Amino acid sequence: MENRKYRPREIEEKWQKRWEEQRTFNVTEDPGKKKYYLLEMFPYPSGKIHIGHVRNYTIGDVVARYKRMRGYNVLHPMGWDAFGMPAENAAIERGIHPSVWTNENIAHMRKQLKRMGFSYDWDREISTCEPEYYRWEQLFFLEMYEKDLVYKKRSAVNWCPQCRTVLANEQVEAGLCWRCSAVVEEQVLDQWFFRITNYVEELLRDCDKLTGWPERVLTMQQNWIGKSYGCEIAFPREDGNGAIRVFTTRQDTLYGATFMLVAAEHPLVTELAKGKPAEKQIRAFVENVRKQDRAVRTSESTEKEGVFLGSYCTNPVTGRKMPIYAANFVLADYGTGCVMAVPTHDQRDFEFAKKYGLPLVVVIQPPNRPLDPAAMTEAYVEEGILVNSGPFSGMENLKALEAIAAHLEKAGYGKKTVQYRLRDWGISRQRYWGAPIPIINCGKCGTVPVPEKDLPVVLPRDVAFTGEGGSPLAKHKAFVETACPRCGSPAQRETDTMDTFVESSWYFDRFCSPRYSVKPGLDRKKLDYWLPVDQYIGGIEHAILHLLYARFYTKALRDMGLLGVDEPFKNLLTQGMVCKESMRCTEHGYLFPEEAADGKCRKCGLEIVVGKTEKMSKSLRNVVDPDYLVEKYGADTARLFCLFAAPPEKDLEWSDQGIEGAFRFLSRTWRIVMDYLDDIYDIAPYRGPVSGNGQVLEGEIKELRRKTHQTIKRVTADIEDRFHFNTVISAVMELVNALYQIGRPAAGDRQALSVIRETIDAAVLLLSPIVPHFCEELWTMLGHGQGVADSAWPAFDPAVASEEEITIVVQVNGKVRSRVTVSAGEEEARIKTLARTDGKIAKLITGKELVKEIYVPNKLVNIVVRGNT
RNA sequence: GCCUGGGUGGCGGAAUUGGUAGACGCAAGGGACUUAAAAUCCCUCGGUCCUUGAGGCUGUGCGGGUUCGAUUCCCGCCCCAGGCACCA
Repeated sequence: MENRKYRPREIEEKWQKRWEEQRTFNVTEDPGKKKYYLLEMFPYPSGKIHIGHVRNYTIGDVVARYKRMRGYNVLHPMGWDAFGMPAENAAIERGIHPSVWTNENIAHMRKQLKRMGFSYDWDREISTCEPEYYRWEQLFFLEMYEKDLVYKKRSAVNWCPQCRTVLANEQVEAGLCWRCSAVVEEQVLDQWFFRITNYVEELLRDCDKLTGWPERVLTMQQNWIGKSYGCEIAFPREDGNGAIRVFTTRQDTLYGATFMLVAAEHPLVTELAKGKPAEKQIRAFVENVRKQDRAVRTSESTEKEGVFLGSYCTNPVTGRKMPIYAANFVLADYGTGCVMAVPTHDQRDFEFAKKYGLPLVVVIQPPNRPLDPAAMTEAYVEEGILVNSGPFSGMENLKALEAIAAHLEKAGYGKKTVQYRLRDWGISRQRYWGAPIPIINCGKCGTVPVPEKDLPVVLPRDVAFTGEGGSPLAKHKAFVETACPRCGSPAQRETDTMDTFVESSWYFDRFCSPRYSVKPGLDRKKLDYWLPVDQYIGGIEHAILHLLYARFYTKALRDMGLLGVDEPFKNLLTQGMVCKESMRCTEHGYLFPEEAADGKCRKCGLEIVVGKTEKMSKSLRNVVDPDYLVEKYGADTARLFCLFAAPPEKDLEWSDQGIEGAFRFLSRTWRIVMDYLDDIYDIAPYRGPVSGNGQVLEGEIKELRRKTHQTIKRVTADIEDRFHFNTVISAVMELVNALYQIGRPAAGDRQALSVIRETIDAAVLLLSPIVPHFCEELWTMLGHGQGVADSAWPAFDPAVASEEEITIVVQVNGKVRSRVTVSAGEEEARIKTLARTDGKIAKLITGKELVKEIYVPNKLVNIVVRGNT
C-alpha cells in the first residue's frame, strides 16, 4: 500500500520525461486529420513566470489536450517575445548584456514551463531576438517599403533633457523622468511608420467575420478605429492666403460657428503668429501646451486655454468674421487639426467662449424651452429644431446634417468626408534591443533600403549601456558607418529599431515553419495547412493594440503572397488579469511580495506603502512566482487551483487561499481509486442496457451511473461551449463525492463494480486535460495500455443521463411557496392541478380570485391571485 | 477624461435563454476516529424576527423602472479593473 500514495513530484517528473521521449506532442502536417492550431500569447522573458502566465498557459493546455482527445492534429507551440525595454534597463542598471539577460531568463522560464507539464511541441520554440527570426521581419520591411506601406515622418517622443535620451510612456511618471526626475520634454524626430490606415476599411469590415471573438473586443477595436462621417469645410482666411479646413461631424451647427480653434502645435500657429505683436506670448503658450499630457489636454475637466492669433477667417455660410485661436484641447493629428467652434452646442467651445468673451449664437432650439444665449450656463448638445440657419431654419437638426452637407458641396465650401481616429503605426524606437530597421541613409541618394542579400542586419554585440545620450546603436561606429549600396559613398545606417509589436504580429506564422531558412522564411504549404490559428488565448490587455497590429500585418503579408488568410485568429479567448496590490518602500521603490514582511520592507524595515491592485507585471513587482506552489503541492495542484479559482475571462485578485482544497481533492480522488483498484482492475466498465424495461440497475448504483453520464455531458459542454473549467472541476468533484457516498458493494458484485469502474474511468478521463500527470498515473494503474493523452474523450448516453423525476417549483404571486415532484414528461394540466392542491399552496389561495396561472415546462408554476391575505 | 468590462455569503465562485439565489470549494464552528496531534470521515454555516416551523420577512454595489416573476432587461449613480497608440 505504501507505493500507492499520491506523490506528485515523482509522478510529474516521470510523465514529463516520458512525453518528451515519446515525442507525444510533436506534430507534423497530416492532411488526413483535422488540424487544430492552439496558441497562447507568447511571454516576454522577464525573468520568472508568474501566476498570470500559469493561468493563461493552463487554460490553453487544457484546450489543447482536450482537442487531442477529440482526434484533432493539434499544433501547440511556445516561444519568446524576446526584444524589449526591460533587457536594456537591466543592462543599464546591472551591466548585464541584454542578450545574456534575455537568454538566462528564457532558460529559467523554459524550465518552469516544462515543470508545469504543458503539452508544447518544443521543437518549434522560437526566440524573436535571434537573427534567424528577425531577418525575415527585415525582409518584410523592405517589401513594405517597396509597396509604400512604410514611410518616414516627423513625430514627437518623450525626451529627458538630463539623461539626453528618449523615454517610453512608462518611464514618465507624472511628467518626470523615472530615473533622474527631470521634467520630461517633447522632441520631434524623423520616424518610421507603417501605413495601417491603408487597411482601415478592411480592418473595420472584417470585424464581422470574427464571429469567434468576444463582442467586447470587437467593440473596442471598432471604437479605436473610430470611423465618423462628416464634412470638411473651408473657412476663407481674411489675409487672402487660402482657407482653413476643418473636419466636423456637426455641420448642422455651422451657422452657429463664431470662432476658429487650431491645435497649439499646428504649423498654422507659427505661421500666423509671425511678426504679430503677441508672437512671444503665443510661442510661450505653445511650449506650455506641448508639455501637457495628451490625456490631460483632452479631458473634460481640464481648464480650456487658448491664445488669440491676431487673425480672422470667414464663416462661409453666414459671412461672419471669426477670430482664430490656438487652443490646448484641440489635437493636431485628428482631422485637420482645426475645429470650428460652436459655443452654444459644444461644451468645450462653450467654456472657451465664456473664458475669452466670444459671441454665442443659438442654432438649435430644444422643443420645450427656447434658449437665450445670455442665460445659458452650459452648451445645449441634444437634438432640436434649427434656427438662425438661413434656408435650413425650421428643420430637425439630424435631418439637416445631410441637407447642409449637400448644400456645402454644391456651393463649393466643402465636401462630405469620412474620418478615422486610427493613426498610422509608429514603429521607430531609439533603442538597442530590437530588430534593426534595414535602411541606409546616404547624403547623395537619401533613404536607401539594405539590399536583400545583405540581410540580416545583425545587432552588434559590443555596445555600451549608460542610459544616457540616446540609442547605444547610434554611438557604435562600426555599425553606423557603411557604404551606400546605390552609389558607394560613405553613408550611415538607420539606428532606430522596430517596435516589439512587429515581432508579435507574425510569430504565429513562423511557428508553422520555424526552421525554414530560405526566402521568405515562411513555408507557404505549411502555413496553408495550419493557418489560421483556431484558438488564440491571451490577456484582455491586448484587446486593441497587439490584436489590431497582428490583423493588419496578416493582411499585409497576404498581399505580398506570403500567406492565404485574411484574419490570423479564428477564435479568441481573452482571459482576465491576475491582479495584486503593489508595495512600495520609500527607500527601495517597488518590492516583490517576498521582500515585504508585516507591512515592513525586509531590506530597511521602513513602513511599506500599499498601492492599488493592478495586473501583475515585472515593473510593479506585484508578481507571484508559482514555484512555491509547484514545490509544495505539484504542478497538477497548481494547474487545478488556477482553473478552479474563476472562469478564464474574469479578472482575479490573487490569493492562494484554497490551494489546500485543490490538493485535498486530488488526494481524495487518488484514495478512492486506490480503495477500489484491486476490486475493479479486472472488471470492464458497465455496458449493460441503457433504459426502459431492460434497465437492470437499481438504487444508488443506478443513480451513480446517471450522475456519471450527466457529469460527462456537463463537462463536455462546459469545455466545448465556454471554457468554464471552474464548473468542470466542481462537476467532477460532485461525481467523486457521489462515489464516496455510495455503500461499498461486495467484492463479488461484479455488476455494481462495473458501474464503479465506469465512473472512475470517466472521472480520470474528464480530469486528464487539467491534471495530466495525475491522470496518466491513475490510468496506467487502472490497467490501460495506452496513455490517457492518446485516449478518446468519453461519450455520454442521453438516455442514461436523463432524470426520471423532476421538481416543479410552485409560486404564488411570484414567490416560491412549495415544490412538487413529478415524473419527467408529466402533463401540464396534471402538474397545475398538483400545484393548486398542494397543502401549502391551497392554504394560500383559497378564497381568492385566480388571476392567472403561468406554467414554465419542467420548471415552475406561478399562481397569480388577487384578494386579502 | 474617453473607450471596454465587472460588482452575488466571512472568502473564491455557481445559477448557460427573464423562472428554486448561494452548486462546488476555502475559512469558521460542532462531532467521530486517536493516548495525542496530523490526516481522514460526518454535520452546521447569507442576514434577521418570532410563535423554533415543511415558519415569516429580507437579501445579488446604490436608487428607480418594465414584468406574473429580475443576479439576468432598461434608466441614473457609486466603486473596481483593462486599454488610451514608446510596458508587453
